[in-house]
Amino acid sequence: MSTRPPSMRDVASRAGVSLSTVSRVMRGAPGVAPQVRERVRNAADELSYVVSRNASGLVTGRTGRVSVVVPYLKPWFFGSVLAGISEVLREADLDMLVYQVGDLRPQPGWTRTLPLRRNCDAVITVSMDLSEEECHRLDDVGVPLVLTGQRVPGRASVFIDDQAGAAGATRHLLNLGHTRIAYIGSRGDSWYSGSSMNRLRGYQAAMGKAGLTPWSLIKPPGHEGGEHAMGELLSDLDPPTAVLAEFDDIAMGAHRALRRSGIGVPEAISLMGFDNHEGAAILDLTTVDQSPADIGAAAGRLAVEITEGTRPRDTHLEMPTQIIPRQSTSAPRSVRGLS
Amino acid sequence: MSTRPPSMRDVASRAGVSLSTVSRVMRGAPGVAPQVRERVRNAADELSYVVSRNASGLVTGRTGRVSVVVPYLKPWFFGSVLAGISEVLREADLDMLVYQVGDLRPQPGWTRTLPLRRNCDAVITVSMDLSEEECHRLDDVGVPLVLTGQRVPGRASVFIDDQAGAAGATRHLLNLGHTRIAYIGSRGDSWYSGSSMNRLRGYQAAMGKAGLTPWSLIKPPGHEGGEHAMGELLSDLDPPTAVLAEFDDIAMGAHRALRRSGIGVPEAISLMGFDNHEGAAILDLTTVDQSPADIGAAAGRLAVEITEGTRPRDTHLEMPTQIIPRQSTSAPRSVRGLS
DNA sequence: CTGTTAGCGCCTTCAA
DNA sequence: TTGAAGGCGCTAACAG
Repeated sequence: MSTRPPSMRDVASRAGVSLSTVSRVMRGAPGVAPQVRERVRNAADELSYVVSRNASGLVTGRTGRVSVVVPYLKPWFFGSVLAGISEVLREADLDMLVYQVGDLRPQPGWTRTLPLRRNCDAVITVSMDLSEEECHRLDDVGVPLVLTGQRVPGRASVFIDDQAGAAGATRHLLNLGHTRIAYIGSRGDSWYSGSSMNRLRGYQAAMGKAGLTPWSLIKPPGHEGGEHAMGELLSDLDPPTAVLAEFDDIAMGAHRALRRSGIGVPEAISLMGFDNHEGAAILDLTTVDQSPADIGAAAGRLAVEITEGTRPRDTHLEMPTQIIPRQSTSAPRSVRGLS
Repeated sequence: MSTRPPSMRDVASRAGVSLSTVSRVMRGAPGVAPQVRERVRNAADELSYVVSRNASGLVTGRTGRVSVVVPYLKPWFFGSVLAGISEVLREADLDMLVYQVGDLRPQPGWTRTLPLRRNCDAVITVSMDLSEEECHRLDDVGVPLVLTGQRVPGRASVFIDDQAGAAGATRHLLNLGHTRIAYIGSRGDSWYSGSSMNRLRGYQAAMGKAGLTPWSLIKPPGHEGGEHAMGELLSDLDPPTAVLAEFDDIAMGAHRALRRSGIGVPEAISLMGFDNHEGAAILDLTTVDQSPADIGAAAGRLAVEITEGTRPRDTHLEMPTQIIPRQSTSAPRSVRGLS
């Protein structure tokens, strides 16, 4: 059972050539006669031999692996990002290591618990909202770093303009004729994430420019937060006619509260999310699309270029967002009556 | 920039000991004086040295890595399974390689394109529905295999009893008083997946036992399928009073069709899914829970045990399923009227 | 308890 | 175009 798998030596003797020749063939290096090349290929196939990345990496100093660090693996968003990264890496013949650090994040030394050094050629962080210090710690492992979900000057990073996206969403509601537009945002236990802050700012800015007073509720993340917030809004003396949620999960919770209260969407209240969660399509929820797979692919490409030594010309990639209009938003009743 | 990272030699000379001693300390091997151990630890810390898995693996024959093979990365299900696997592997100090093979699956030799051999200690497949032949091909790479999402006699595998789950779901609807219960299933381009088949069978069996005629529609997977199927059902002369979907995505599509048609759930039609998708909670959809994270954790544990040489006592793990009653199912109107 | 030695499988010189 | 020799960083025997 546990007999050692075939090594290059086995292939060499089977093909009747030397180790170096097999090595050259397997790497696709030039300087081997076509016939010999063929013979070696066959021998390798028959033994179903593959090169040990371990051993080759030992010599070349490259591991052929890229680490992806995510806070959590369950939310749909991360799966999509990983899918994008995965495809790019496969094409570049790199393997993808995945580390979920969510629970150990609070520990100050979490970066050291990852066996990154010497075990991968690059690190991609996904929406980790890294502090300056954390970035430095990761730098210390001596592996190139690509960030996603946050914009950090001077570092390879892929991100969206959350502020512009939220402002655009707000304008969409303004354009429909709404003036009483509430915003439901989120805050973790101890801090705002950068993207939370930026989306809130975008909403506030758009409202301000329209001469309206922002009206925002901040809740713990998740759809429960949306549900509670919507409850509060519905108990207001003069409830909003439109609600923008920081992300779709929140919007979906709000949607549930409305459904349970028998309040029509968008007849009574327009509802808009952010992210284009797959559930948003099912709820016919108007939202802002950021395509995570594209973000992943872009980050993957950066990582590949960096590991291959070709300095990418632009290491700062701002990805576009796009409003997806669906049936959860419409003009407010008053305006509709007039038109 | 690209100066070689510190090696064991650097640590050894800094601590004033030999390579073996450093090795022993780093591995936690016994036989080192506490003082010396401490001294080595410090030296390693100061250099922020970590052992190269590459090099140690070359000697031990173990890589410290487990490969996880998934068809796709985007669907929520796989993220949850990965989360479960990830935690278990981290505790065992193993790294997780992830391969998404969806698109290249049709090619007969896809198993060979994965650089599995010599690059990991075990392979976990997630809902890959492997054929006997594919299993053999993977065996050929000489790495222990753990399957999830399918029951294969004689192989380490983690699975749920789809048939029993679907039968239970059907009985739930029967118990509520429904008799006209339709089933919406899915089929890929060319074949049923094993779990699709089993769920359909479970439904059919439960209906048969109740003396009722099964009524099933088979569509392409995804929520569109559910939407179309529901359209068909609604255009029937005598529509069903309850619908069971093979999985939540389908149910969510059906739910959307009902919502758009203004048909009350569960007032007019009860709707039930399978999987406990997070969207199911938002739609208040009654469903059958299979907890993917637990499946992943169980598979991860099997993989760890196998790589560590401890033959697990049971390599065949059937995970429980559980009905989650929510507001999308109730007694049919006729029965309700009587009670 | 500690150090020395000989590889693990491969790539990279260099020589033929 | 091919082969032989040396070493990548580490562990596993052994010897002290």
